[in-house]
Amino acid sequence: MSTPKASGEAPRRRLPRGALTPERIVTASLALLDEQGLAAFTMPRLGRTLGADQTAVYRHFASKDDLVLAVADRLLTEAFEDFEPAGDDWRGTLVDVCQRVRTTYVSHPAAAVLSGPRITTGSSEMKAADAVVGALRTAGIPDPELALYYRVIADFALLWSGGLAGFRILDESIQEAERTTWATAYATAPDQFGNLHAISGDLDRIESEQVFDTALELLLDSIAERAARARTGQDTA
Amino acid sequence: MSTPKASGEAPRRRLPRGALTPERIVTASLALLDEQGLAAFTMPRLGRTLGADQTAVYRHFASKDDLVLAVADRLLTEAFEDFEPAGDDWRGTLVDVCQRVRTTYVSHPAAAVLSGPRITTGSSEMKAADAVVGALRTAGIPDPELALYYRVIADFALLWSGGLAGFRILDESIQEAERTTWATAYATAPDQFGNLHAISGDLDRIESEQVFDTALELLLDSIAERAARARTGQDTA
DNA sequence: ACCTGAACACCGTTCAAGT
DNA sequence: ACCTGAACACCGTTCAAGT
Repeated sequence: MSTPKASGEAPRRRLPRGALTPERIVTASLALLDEQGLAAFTMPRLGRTLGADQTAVYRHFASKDDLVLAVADRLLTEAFEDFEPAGDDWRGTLVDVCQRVRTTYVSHPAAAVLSGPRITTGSSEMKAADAVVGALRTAGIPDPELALYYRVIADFALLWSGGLAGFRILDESIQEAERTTWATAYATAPDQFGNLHAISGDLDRIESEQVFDTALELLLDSIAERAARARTGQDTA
Repeated sequence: MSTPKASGEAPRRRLPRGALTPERIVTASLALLDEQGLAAFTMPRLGRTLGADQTAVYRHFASKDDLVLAVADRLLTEAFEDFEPAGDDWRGTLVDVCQRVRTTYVSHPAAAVLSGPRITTGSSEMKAADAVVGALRTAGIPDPELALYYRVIADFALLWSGGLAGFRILDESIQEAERTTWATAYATAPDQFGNLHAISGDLDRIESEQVFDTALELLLDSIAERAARARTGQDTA
């Protein structure tokens, strides 16, 4: 037995060989981000979480940026775990894909903000990406517009969800301050902002998630409409 | 005259009183972000750009985060300079507002990524926000849905533009790597990704800005459709 | 009143040394 | 083969000192 330090710190022993794996490091990173937030995701703290030295992670990832990429990949793996396309229900498939990204990002906002634009089409979510294309084909969207609508759905899911995550990591106080900014502006110049003032009561009751859902419905309504027009041979003009 | 140093550095003099103003600091920050990128935006480098000590900025901003908020505000001020609602053309007004945000964000991608979720409805863009509400009213959208569609347009413009900016600050090489990821995946498991493979040629030709424009058109088509239904007294069911 | 510069507590990363 | 710890070049921020 070693003599305990006066500070009461646990006497850390050298880790056994192979104790650190990329998977464990990514899991610890995600937990750190979820529980402590973006600012806590540093190599020293990650090392402490793992019971290892602050530099031990460099044996498994070339850089912190490399680790961030792995965390981003983990996020999408989690999002599309057990995903299956909903067969003929093309609209259900597209909603499912977008909701999975949204739910995962909002559950891990700090990790989602880091992942941000680092994801377009990695490996984990390829199956979902392929299903989106299949769903649009089932809907009756013809080439080459199909590729464009695929990008609309993919970008919507990733960019909008990333934006929602960004809101989430702001302090509650900051969120509140931003919410009241325009009310102050209206108080000083009521004639300039009459339109906004008229709907202020309604605005307060809207959640960001509801806005996401509404935008998705609007996009899918238009896609369905264009598919119907394509089926009857009409032009878009 | 003072003796020049061997290294050839310009002998910096003490700045005259009032040489630093919040406006000049924000301008220098934006220029630094535009020309050198996100990683170059540090207090030491900002100080050097201003010809001042690295800590001089703290006489005008409480923290770097405070400065970031001011940069974000400047971005939206620039976006809505000379903005005027397009009168009866509600659709034109909404397109103009969204395009202004997109153009500004893509022109200042590093600053846009920093601003990211720090903006909802600040002061500079209140006029545009009010115009969006007015345009939706002109279109014939009734309360209380109007507030919801306002949020759809506002979130679309800010979140999607922020996402585009995020793509822009990635190295070209990384962008290229992400573009080819799925092609590699298809090569190893062609039967799983047949749908994607079929449209790969079309996908390569799509620019992110075009996706933004298309998504906006889809959103506005659906909003117009719902406004028409509301005018004829039909339900959404 | 405003700017300077030493100083502090961090951070990511490298590399020789341990086991 | 993998982990450690000293070390380096940074960073944001504070504060006493200058002018």
